[in-house]
Formats: sequence, C-alpha cells, structure tokens
Amino acid sequence: MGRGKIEIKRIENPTNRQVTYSKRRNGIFKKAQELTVLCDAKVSLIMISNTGKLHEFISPTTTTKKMIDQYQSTLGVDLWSTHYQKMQDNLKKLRDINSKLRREIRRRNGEDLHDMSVEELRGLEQNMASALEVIRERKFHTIKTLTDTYKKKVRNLEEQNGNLLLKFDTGCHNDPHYGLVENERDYESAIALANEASNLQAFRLHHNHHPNNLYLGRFDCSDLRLA
Amino acid sequence: MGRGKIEIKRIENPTNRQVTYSKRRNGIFKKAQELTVLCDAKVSLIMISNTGKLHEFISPTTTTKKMIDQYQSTLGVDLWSTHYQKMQDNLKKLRDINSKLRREIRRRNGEDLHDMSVEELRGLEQNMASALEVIRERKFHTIKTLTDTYKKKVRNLEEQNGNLLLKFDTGCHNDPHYGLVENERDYESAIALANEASNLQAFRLHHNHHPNNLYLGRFDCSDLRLA
DNA sequence: AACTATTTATAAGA
DNA sequence: TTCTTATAAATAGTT
Repeated sequence: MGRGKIEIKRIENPTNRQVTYSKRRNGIFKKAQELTVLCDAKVSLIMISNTGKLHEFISPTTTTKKMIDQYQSTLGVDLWSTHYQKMQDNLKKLRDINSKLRREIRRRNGEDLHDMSVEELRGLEQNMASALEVIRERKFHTIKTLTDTYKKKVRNLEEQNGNLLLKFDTGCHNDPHYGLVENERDYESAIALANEASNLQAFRLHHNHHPNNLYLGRFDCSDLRLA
Repeated sequence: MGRGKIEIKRIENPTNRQVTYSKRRNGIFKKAQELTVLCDAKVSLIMISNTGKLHEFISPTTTTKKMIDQYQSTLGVDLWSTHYQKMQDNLKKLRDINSKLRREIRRRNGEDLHDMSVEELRGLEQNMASALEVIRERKFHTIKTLTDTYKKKVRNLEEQNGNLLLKFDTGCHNDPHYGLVENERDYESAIALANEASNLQAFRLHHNHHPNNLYLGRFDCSDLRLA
C-alpha cells in the first residue's frame, strides 16, 4: 500500500526505517484501538524500536499488569518464578534455621530431649551448668551495683540532711527547700532499696564455687544464693 | 476498508463480532510481524477476546518475559512488587524472630546479659536451673536404660557360654560356632559398657536435690553426679 | 509533516 | 470457516 510495493525485509536506510517505524506504529495502534472497541477485546501492545524507544498500547478496560497476570494463568506459565526463586529459597532456609533454633531453646528448657544421646546430653548439661554460673555472677553483680549506687545516694542525702539541720540550728532559713525538693523522690526509693539490700544480706548461704568458673572473683559480690 | 465504511463502536451481533475479531486479529499480527522485520523492532502483542481466548505475538528476537522486564526497567515500574510484598514481609518477620531466638540462646549460654534487669536474670536463672535438673535426670535415665540393656545381653551371653561349655563337656562338637560368631561384637561391646557402667557407680557423689524438682524420683537412677 | 498513487486490509456477501 | 470482491484504509515514495 503505497506508491510502490515493498519487500518485507529490514530497511537499511536508518532515516527511512525510523519514518516507516513511526508510521506503521501509529497504524498498529489505531488497529489495536479499533479492535478493542469493535470486538470488545483487551489488547496489550508493547513495541521497542531498534533505538531502544518503547511505546505501549493498552486497552482502556484493563492494565498491563492484569494482562500479564491473565497471560500467565491462561498459558499456565510463571514469568515471576525465577525472580521469586531466590526469595523462596531464603524463606525456606530461614524457616529451617528457625525451627532448629526453637528446638535448641526447647532443649535448653528441658524439653524435646528424647532423641539425644548420652554424649549430647552430657555436653548440654555442662554447657548449661557453666552458663548458669555466668548468669548467677551477672545477677549478683547487677544487684551489687544497684545497692552500691543507692548506698552512695543515701550517704549523700544523710550528709545533706546533716548540713540542713546545721543551717537550721545556726538560724539560716533563707532557702528552706534547698537540697530537699529536688531529691525527695530519690531519697525515698534510696531508703527502700537500702533496706532491700540489707535484707538480701540475710540470705547469705553456702554457694558452691565451681573450680573452673572463669567469672569468679571478677566482681566483688556477696554470696547471695537465693537472691 | 471494505464494502462499506463502518463506525468504530462495539459490534453487537456476536457472530459478526467474532468474525471481525478473527480477521482483524490476523491483520494486526501481520502488521506486527512486518514492523518487526522492516524496522528491526521488538513487539509484544497480547490479545484477549471477549470470550476469554488469548492470542499472542512476540518478535522472534525476544521473549515475552524479556519484553516485560524491559518494559519495567524502561518505565521504572515494578509490576511484581505487590506479589513480592507478602514474601518480603514474611522474610522480615522470620529474620526478626530468628535474631530474637539467637539472643535467647546466647543468653541461655551466659552471653549478652548486659541489658537484663535483676528480675529477668533471676527468671532466667531459675528457668535454667530447673531445666538443668530435667536434663540431668534424662541423662541418668538414658545411661540407666543403656546399661540395663547391656547387662541383659551380658547375662544372656554368659548363659549361652555356659551352655556351650556344657556341650563341649558332653562331647557335642557339631557346630562349634553356634552362638559365638553371631554375637561376638555385641559381646565385646557389652562387656565394655558393663565396665563403664560400674565405673560410673564409683563417681557417686552428693547431688543437691532441688526441693521443687518436678522430675525427681521419676526414674530409678543412681546418683551419677559426674557422669 | 503533507500529499497522493498505489497497495493492502477488510466488510459484506456467498 | 474460507473465498470473493468492492471499497475503505494504510502507507511508500515524493515534495
């Protein structure tokens, strides 16, 4: 259709090719549009020129994504799968690791021991026993740090109180709230904790020091077996 | 183009519509094919009739998936993302759970305790202490079962030996290997384990039974503190 | 981008 | 569906 018939083969002249591409592209778009309307069809048309330019037609009643979804479900192919695969693998690996971690925890919780050998049980036991020592030492250290802090606060406050009483006695009433308002709360809780701490001392009991406990002696802890 | 001009609007007669769809579809395919060759372009054309039938043209130099990939990267859209989203969420959740499980294990291993409160430490300690008891009991039970089994085997083998000796004495040499070849290995390992088991008895030591140990007494175990 | 001679597509009918 | 054919539409080469 034109001044002369042409052979259907690559147009070597680039300008000519580009012009023909432009004209025929519009022709196809028009045809696609007409088909959509006349026949109530859905058309997805993607064209990429040899210069890399992309042009698209999509029937107004649908979207490119819907067309691709329909394409896949109709032909029973899965264009996504290769994209998904890595993720799927990752998911599976994570799930596996997860269930192993959970079993590890269950075992460290005294459950799910039925298919462990004597050697495994012995290893787990020793591991837990030494970990338990570490945890105990850490607990004692935390308590010690806490009580020390509050002891210091109590000491400071007692000192401040002494100073205030002294000021009262010497008749200096200019700033009656000095050193009190600011620390009121701290003072109360400090007293409470100081009491608690001294109660803890009452629990002093024999504490079997494991011979190869790496953490022993690292902290200057009281032996608070039942704390 | 035809015997008469037609208005571009939906063809109401279904037969007519179907015929027109078929004819024009072929027309567009031909045009797409020609464009591909003439202009060295890539074309993806998907058509779905109102009856749900799907027809596709794809330039021989490419594939539908490549076209969609190029479509996405050129337009900067991600048609996959909604599909991915759920998976992504799942992955994130699993990773989170995973790291929590790992921390749990680290803590039960005496590590990563620095930001735990005294209460948490106390809870962990008690949990581990009672779990440790369960594990110990399980270990003792496993050892007991094992040694019992081998004790029985030893007893059986001794009995067989006695019988063999008896047969020798009474001059019955027909089958000198009876009861020996088959059980040779078992016998050796049984002896070894029986020795081991009696050694374990030598490790009998004081074992502090926790007052609220639920598992205590469930098994008839010897107290094998260092097993 | 517009023109137009010609080819091509296709509507209607068989 | 397929073929036919009159006619509409597309477009190759030109300006």
